[in-house]
Amino acid sequence: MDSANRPGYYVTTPIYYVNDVPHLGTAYTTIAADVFARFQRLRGRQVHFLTGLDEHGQKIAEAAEAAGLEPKAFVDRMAAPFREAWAALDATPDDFIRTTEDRHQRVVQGLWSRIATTGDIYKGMYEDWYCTGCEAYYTEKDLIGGKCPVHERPATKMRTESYFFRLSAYQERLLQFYAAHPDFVLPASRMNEVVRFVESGLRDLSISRANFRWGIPVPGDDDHVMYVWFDALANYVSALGGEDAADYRTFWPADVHLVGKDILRFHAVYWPAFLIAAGLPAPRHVFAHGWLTINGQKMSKSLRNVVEPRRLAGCYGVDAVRYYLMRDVNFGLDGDFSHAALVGRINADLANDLGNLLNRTIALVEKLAGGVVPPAGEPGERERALREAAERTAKLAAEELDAFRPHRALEAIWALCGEGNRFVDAAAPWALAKAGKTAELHAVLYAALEALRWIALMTLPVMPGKARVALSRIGDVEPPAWPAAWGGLRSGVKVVRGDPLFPRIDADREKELALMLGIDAGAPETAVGQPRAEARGSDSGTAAGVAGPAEPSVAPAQEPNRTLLGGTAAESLRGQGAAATQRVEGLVPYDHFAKLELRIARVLAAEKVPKADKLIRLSIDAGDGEPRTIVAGIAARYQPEQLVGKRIVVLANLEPRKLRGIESRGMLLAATHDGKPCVLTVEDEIPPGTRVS
RNA sequence: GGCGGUGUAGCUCAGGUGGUCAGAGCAAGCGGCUCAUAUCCGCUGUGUCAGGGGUUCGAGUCCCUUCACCGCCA
Repeated sequence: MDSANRPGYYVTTPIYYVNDVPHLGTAYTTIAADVFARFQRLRGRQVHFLTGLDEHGQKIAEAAEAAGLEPKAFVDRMAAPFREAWAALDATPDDFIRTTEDRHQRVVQGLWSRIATTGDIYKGMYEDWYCTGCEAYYTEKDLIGGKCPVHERPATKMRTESYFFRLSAYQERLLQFYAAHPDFVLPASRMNEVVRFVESGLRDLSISRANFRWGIPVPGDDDHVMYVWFDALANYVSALGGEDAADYRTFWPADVHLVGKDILRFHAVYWPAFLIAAGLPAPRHVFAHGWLTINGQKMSKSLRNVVEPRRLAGCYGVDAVRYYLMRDVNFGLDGDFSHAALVGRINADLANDLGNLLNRTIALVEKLAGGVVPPAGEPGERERALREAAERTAKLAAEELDAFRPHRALEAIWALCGEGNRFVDAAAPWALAKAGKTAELHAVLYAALEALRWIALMTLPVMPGKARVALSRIGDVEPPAWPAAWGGLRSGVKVVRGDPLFPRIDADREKELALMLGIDAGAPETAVGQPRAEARGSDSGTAAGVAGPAEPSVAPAQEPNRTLLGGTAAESLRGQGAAATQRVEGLVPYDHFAKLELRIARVLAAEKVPKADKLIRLSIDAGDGEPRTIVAGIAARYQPEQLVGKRIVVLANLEPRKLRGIESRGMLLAATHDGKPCVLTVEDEIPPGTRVS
């Protein structure tokens, strides 16, 4: 899109809401940003890739209180899983900004003050219906019977003092800006939506709150803290150190803010308006990518189909997951995630096309050329054609990546894999060897290896791990760069065959993985009388339990006679348990065991339950997409602080139960010794949510 | 209700300004090769290009209209 006519390249993800855990959606954005960052680095640009966390707001203050922690301690704790997740996905941010950091607050206050001097921030009265669950105001007609449409709890009429940003005064300037930068919002269809929204008129924006304290104080008015969007959006500038910092001069304006389509308006309307008001340049692009559905269903906590990214990477490999997300989804449109599609991509693209090309080529070099990169020799017609294909591909793939179309870039690169395979077939090096045509044989093998080198370099942004392995296998020892000159591979270097780069996933392995991931992909034909509906029932039962603390589940309120676990699942579990004991005393069939959802969980917070000797209340990350609360009778052996950070094993689909008035959603595993329970822990950094079997 | 988008082979999708545009990949079938991860290569599609109408010598490709789904706004 933009010509690379400056050394700096600045790409951002949104700052994610800290009162959440990393899920496939945020992982997707982060991986995409990482791909662009790595690509630009490969081309020699100085890259600044920023991600971070949004840590202010009433909801977070409340969650902290519920966990018995100071807000800052709470967000510190909640921040860790994000860093871990991005590291596990091989994302390489250059900076990780948190809105509670001093460096952020200082710059944001400066930005506020600067805008205030223009007169476009003023104090006024804000009156509307407020829902604490949403941290948002609703107009009269938004409400359903006086209740918040999302949480269905009563909203309260609030009339409060608030600072406003005079957004209404920026309509014309924004429209001019859009007209001058028609590719500001990408994809183009989103630009139209934004323009139309602005054309329809803008209301002034409330940018402060006086009803809670957990935020950045408004300069000169300690009664107010800044409201979320002013605080959050400014991170893109604050992370650079503000307008006077060297990083700001190198990297601002940002090349692209990657955002989910749900927050496009804030980035495409409010943010440039703030920047115009402050006299700062607006970012070059805001790219709105689509949503990922899961097996065609909306991703949602309550559906319990949240995919834990680290677990996924653990099962299939980080590089495969990154490749799949970047290749299978048209970046900018909605996409669907499914294990079947992922396995399809792994087998067809990674194992068959690329992995096998690498494997067969190296095997040929070992057999026919003494296991070292042969001399390039005199390239023939075929070698020249392959070289041209590689050069064409590198040019095209770079264009596509510049234009935020990773799926197209990968498509082009895989077309080159096809060329490589056809080249080997047509050149038939084994026949050349038999005929004693050594020079020709060497030219062929060299060209095949060199093509592989180009492919590996081009896939480096998407599959950093495997691409690096591929490069070392073919004996490439140069520092990696986007390929430009054919013939970079040095002759005489040893090649290494190694295990297949991407093993095929056969039907058995697919079932195994499905089991590990707790999904019902690949119908298990051996499941005797195990209707899959039951598995689902227990899934959704878990969901009701999980959704509880933050979002009061709808089901229990509407159907008080049902247990939280969900009637059918709970009943069937009990029923089958009884049947089993009748059948074979003391023994259970495997599938009963399989129903127990044992998972690794990480303790986020722990506190003693008041007026109970043995009980400790734990807030854990069990891979649900949000923390869950469990209560355990383990105080005889542990102080709460000892438990924080530990990786434990929990029975995740146990019927919820109230202990001392606290609902425990699950149970941890412990062995009682000397009358004191000892909690089962896991030493390795197994991601929370991983199934134990 | 207003605006916009999408609807093309079993599946996922390409198809500026109308005339090799009826395609690719996957899946399936057949054949070949044997260096390779049951891999690779080649061949195989009678698809109403959502339905209807229109403009044109000629329309997935432009216009109108109906239907389905989706997005933004109200």
